[in-house]
Amino acid sequence: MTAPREAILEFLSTSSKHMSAKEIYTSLQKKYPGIGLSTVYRTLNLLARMGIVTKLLLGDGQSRYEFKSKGKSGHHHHLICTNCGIIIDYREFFEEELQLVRKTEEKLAKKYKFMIQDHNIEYLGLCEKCKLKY
Amino acid sequence: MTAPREAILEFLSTSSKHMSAKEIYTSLQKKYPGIGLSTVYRTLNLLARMGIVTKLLLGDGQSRYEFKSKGKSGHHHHLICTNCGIIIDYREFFEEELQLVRKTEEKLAKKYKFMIQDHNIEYLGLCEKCKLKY
DNA sequence: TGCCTTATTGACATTGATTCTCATAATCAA
DNA sequence: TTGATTATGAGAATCAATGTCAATAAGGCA
Repeated sequence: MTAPREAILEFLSTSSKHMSAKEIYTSLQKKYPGIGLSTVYRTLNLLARMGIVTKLLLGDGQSRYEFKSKGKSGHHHHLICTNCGIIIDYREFFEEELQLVRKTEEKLAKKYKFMIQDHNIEYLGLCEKCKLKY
Repeated sequence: MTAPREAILEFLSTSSKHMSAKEIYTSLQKKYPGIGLSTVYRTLNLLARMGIVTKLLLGDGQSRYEFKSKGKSGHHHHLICTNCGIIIDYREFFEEELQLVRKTEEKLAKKYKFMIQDHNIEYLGLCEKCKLKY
């Protein structure tokens, strides 16, 4: 664990959600000037491979990252507005989801000899504001 | 409906799955020489906005597209290998999924005043071959 | 049918996120 | 420390995707 890595991890674990690499880079310049954009990308990929952060592909042309907090209270998925790109986290239906996911994982792991490590659920649509325009 | 648009739609509806824009462009050159890459991108975005094709973000640096076939038999989601990128379609648990999705949509649409139009579920992990290497 | 307005196309340039390169600097075990 | 290994930062390079624009096609209407 080096200084830049700690800075990035600390920033992600305390900041608001869904930050792009550029946003993280810019935000860190204030507190840790001199940190390079390459390092930000490298570290984010490293943390994602380690399962410490989640890399989100939300369709706005850049990857976004969020700290993966443990346990039921941290577990969530996303509503994504296809018009303006706003992201809403929701935490409902944890138990029902878990039930389906467990069942699915068990069956699919066997059938396809696939080792499932993670899952994503997302809902696409129009947010309150964008609904009015269409 | 113009000729290039029909060519792209026809190609997508009959081809195998998960094609990138470049792959579609290259494949079409044989049958419809002269078609432009911009037109491929424009048409794919158009078809995606119309809900005729699905735009997939699978983490390999490019968007992939698949024809959205109607009904229970066409409905599926994906297992994605985070090492080699292979994509497996699965069609299991349609009813269980539908039940959860309906419940979720109803609650979230109200709570967040969000108009849900579509949903994705994906499982990430290691495929049979890549499992052995790690 | 012919005319006119509007939308689409294809070639090319441009953008912009991400990765690569490489010389320098930091890390860590012995 | 010391030497080998790994990480860093600056800039260049890559490459998917979009923008530009003149030429072409489509479709409505008299």
